[in-house]
Amino acid sequence: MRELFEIERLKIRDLLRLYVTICLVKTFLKCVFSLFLNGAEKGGTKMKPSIIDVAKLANTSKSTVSRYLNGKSVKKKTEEALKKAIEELNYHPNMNARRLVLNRTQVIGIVVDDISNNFYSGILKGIKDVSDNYGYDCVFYTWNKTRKKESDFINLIYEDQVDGLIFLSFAKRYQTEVELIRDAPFAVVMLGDNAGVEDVRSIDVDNQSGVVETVRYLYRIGHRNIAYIAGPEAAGATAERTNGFKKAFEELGIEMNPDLIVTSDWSNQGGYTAMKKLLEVGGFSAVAASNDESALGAMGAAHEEGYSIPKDFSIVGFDDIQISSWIYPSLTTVRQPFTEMGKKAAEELFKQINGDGNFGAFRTLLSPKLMIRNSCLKV
Amino acid sequence: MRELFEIERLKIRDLLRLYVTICLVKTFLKCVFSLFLNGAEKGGTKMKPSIIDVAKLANTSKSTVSRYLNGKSVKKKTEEALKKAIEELNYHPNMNARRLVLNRTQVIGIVVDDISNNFYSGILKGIKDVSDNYGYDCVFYTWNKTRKKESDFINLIYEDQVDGLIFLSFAKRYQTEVELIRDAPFAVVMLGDNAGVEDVRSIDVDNQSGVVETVRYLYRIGHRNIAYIAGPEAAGATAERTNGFKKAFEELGIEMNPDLIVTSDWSNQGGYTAMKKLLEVGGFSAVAASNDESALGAMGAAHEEGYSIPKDFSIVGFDDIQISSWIYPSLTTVRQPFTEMGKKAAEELFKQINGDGNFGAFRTLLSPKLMIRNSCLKV
DNA sequence: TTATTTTTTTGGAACGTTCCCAAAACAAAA
DNA sequence: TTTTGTTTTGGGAACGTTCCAAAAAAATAA
Repeated sequence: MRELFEIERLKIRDLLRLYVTICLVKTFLKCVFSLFLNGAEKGGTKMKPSIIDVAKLANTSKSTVSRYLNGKSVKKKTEEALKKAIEELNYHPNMNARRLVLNRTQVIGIVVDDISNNFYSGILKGIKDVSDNYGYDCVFYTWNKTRKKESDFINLIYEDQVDGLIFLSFAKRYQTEVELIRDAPFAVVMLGDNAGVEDVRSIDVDNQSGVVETVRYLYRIGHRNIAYIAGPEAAGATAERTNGFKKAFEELGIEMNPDLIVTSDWSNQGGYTAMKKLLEVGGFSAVAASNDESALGAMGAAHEEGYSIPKDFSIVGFDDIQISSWIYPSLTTVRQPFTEMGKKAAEELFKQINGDGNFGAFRTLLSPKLMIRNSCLKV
Repeated sequence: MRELFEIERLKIRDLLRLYVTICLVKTFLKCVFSLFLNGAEKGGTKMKPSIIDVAKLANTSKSTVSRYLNGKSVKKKTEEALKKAIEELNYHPNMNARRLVLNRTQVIGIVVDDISNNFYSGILKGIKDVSDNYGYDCVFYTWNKTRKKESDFINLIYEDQVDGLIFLSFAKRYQTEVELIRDAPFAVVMLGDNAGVEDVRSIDVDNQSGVVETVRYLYRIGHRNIAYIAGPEAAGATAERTNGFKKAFEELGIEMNPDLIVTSDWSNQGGYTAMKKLLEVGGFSAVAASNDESALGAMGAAHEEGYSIPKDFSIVGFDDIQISSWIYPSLTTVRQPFTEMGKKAAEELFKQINGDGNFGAFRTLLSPKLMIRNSCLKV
């Protein structure tokens, strides 16, 4: 045992020599080991095959495989060998490598505030139709712990995860958010509210004309005392819709009773509360709600108070969400042209993606349409 | 001019010499040009900065930048320089390069049949909660022109676009699809229907016990003649729910009238038609619908025929979609534990992602809960 | 001070594609 | 046959990261 401890008396030179020896042995072992490992991995089933594996199996080069995969012409014989090799290896190209070198993802992102919002079905159909045509995938993102505001999603572009973004929101938007998004030097389109920011790249429904039509309709079937359930003050659409309400009254030359305008928050509960308030005030025969959800809430409140819709009150909504036609009585409401809006947004986005990098501002308003159902009665 | 045409008489050797000269000139020009271009691009604003640009500006190496970005320790001084450089260049890491080398995306994909399905809100909340904890992004995919079946999305894994997939569907599923997904050698969880395929990696609500509870409740409040609106035959949940209906009758020892069981398709229109049929048959005081949408349709039909709910008929649904509590009368229904289902699914998925590659089968059923509202009356 | 240990930094290889360009193969014409 | 023109192929650089081993710097002990 004694001799072992002699190491303490070694000179630096000896240590150095030892070190070099150890290094050599280590390198050697690693070499052998990695060779062995490599063989095992290639032989095993875990490794995903790369384009080079395909090339080897088909007895050609990676360039040729790449060309074949991208639809360029290769000789018949090569093509067959490649087909077989790809099949055999169950090869799938690695999108990350592809995107890295192309500097393009062929993906657009759609940012939604609540994925199961009732509006989205139609909008997404519109977007998908267009992006299908351009050969783009579209994926959806929502808020989470790290992405809490709309502008947080801009990073998806900076990080090369998507080529462009469509921001979808029909709840209230914040001005600073909208400005940040507007100024992003990348392909971006907003759908819905503009939070009062002008010249943002956005699409929306013509809120004002929708409400104007509602009031005109109610007037036409005899209503003169019309209550209005407004949306949350922070939402840009609220001002537009309320303006429509006022404008229609002016246009028709009838008096507006300010007590019959109550502010709400677009929720079912909010509509319910608003209607209760209105019933206390009284003196109206029709209610125009600024969205369907609150219209439903209002109907609930009326029912609860023993009134019957449309016998006692006519009610009109805004949006035309799916259930509006399911309930009893079915809700007369202003339909937003969702599919068209989605299409328009996607087309604008692709214009930016494929364009010259000139991200000019615009705000396009599409026309809504009044859907007449059974929640209103002639007086 | 004549001399120009003398070229025709040149020898091969001369041509060769010319060729070499041209090549040389070309190479030279390219060299100069690319140098110029490079400078211009770096100087311009278009180029996204890379980790190397940051390193240069901060007077350090790319490795150090990488280490800093990944939260490893760097010296105070270096850190400050890096912070400044990153800020100044507005640097964002390229995710594709990162994913390429890590062979991991830190993203899970959620495949939904209709993004705005009423169920999804709660489920997605559950999934998001869990994936947030694991530091994963979650993105949503839907059908499109190139991805038409659920199994088409498996490529997202092969192509390294996501680390795992959750398939969400409450419409009918196809057996072959389910089998393909089940056998995928990657992290996959299905939520909802299993199309009768056993031992698939899936989560669902306990459909049978939900309907059993419904019938028990109706029995408890005095109903003996209960009609049933069944779902589409192809859906696995249909059989389970219908079994529940039958089982409850056996258990309670009351007679079941087969004429009071009608098949529908879970749609609003389907529920409407089913109810009309039932009203023709008659002889029941309550209706158990196998989902909320058709329950609403049934209510519409009853209303249309001049009946009042719940005075004339008690109606119960299944799912507890949002609107069920909005309408009048509010719908008594079986609530699916959506958030819990989402959580469970995500947890299983991460177990697979972080696990040992052992993709064992399971089918977990979570318990539903009867939500008693106003669409039923004691008799 | 010098020797040793610990912390921090660095250059280069790797990841799996695409693209460029020279080389090769083939086809057609002389 | 040789020459010319066309199609197809293959080698190597590039894309922007991470990771590793080795080097350098800093901190500590002697």
